[in-house]
Amino acid sequence: MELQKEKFTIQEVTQATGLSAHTLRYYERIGLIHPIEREENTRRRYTRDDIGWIDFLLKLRAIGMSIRDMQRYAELQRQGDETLPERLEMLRSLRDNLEAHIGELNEHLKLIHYKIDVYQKIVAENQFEKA
Amino acid sequence: MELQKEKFTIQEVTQATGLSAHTLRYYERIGLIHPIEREENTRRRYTRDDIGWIDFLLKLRAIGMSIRDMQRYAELQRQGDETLPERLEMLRSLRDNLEAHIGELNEHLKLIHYKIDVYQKIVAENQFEKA
DNA sequence: CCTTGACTTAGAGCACACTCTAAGATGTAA
DNA sequence: TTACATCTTAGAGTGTGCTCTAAGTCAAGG
Repeated sequence: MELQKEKFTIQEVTQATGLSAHTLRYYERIGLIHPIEREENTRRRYTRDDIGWIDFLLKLRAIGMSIRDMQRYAELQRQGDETLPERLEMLRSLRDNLEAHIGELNEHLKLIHYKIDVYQKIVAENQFEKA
Repeated sequence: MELQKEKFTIQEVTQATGLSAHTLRYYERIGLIHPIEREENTRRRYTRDDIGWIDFLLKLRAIGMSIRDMQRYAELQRQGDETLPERLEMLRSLRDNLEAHIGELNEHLKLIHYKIDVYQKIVAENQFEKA
């Protein structure tokens, strides 16, 4: 039953999330992360849930959500279950944008594949002529 | 045989590419676009090829290539065929990064789908209880 | 006890990719 | 010819998302 250590220092959270301590404090300051619980000595102690939330933020960031929209989402989350419909709406529009974006990237990927083929042939021919 | 007008003003290129005139001049200044041919009156006249190149730049930008890397690519392009192997190398690494990136986005998309499902059920249940 | 190092805050600074301004030249329509 | 739009340049300014600094507090190890 190893459930003792359920609180984490800012340093441990940098390890877990890849964010710098500066960035973690910045995210808290601008409301992306709720005010983290402090030890009596004023230092932050993160919970597992906090880390889970930060991981989710990182996913939102990776799919291109702006800080502004993440602030909005975080605010709704803090307001509780009555904001579920609005969050659902945000997630749906996020999904639609993301699907469109992935579609566009796949189109561009095809072009890159095509250009690689063409260049590869030219380079191969030059090799051949030299031989 | 309507092949007369093969040159385009900066305004026409803004229409064709979606870039502003400011941005077109900026791209030329920093070497993303080679120096565009001028009319005797000093004004730029773009060719169809120029527009094709700009479209390609926009695709590189859309898949997340930095200005710095695009400058490098443009420089190689201007140096001619002997830089083909290096450009090929850039395209290959671009392809690998892009495929990895699309993979990651698809993972995140799954999570969004999952969250939408969960939220949808909760919202539906609340509807039901009200009724 | 003292040094070292991690923590705190508010706010300044930075990299990126534009985006706009100022001041002046030139082209086009009435 | 006058008025107005559009072009030119060099360089300043902007928004985003961090990233770092300064000045100070606190706590543990030697």
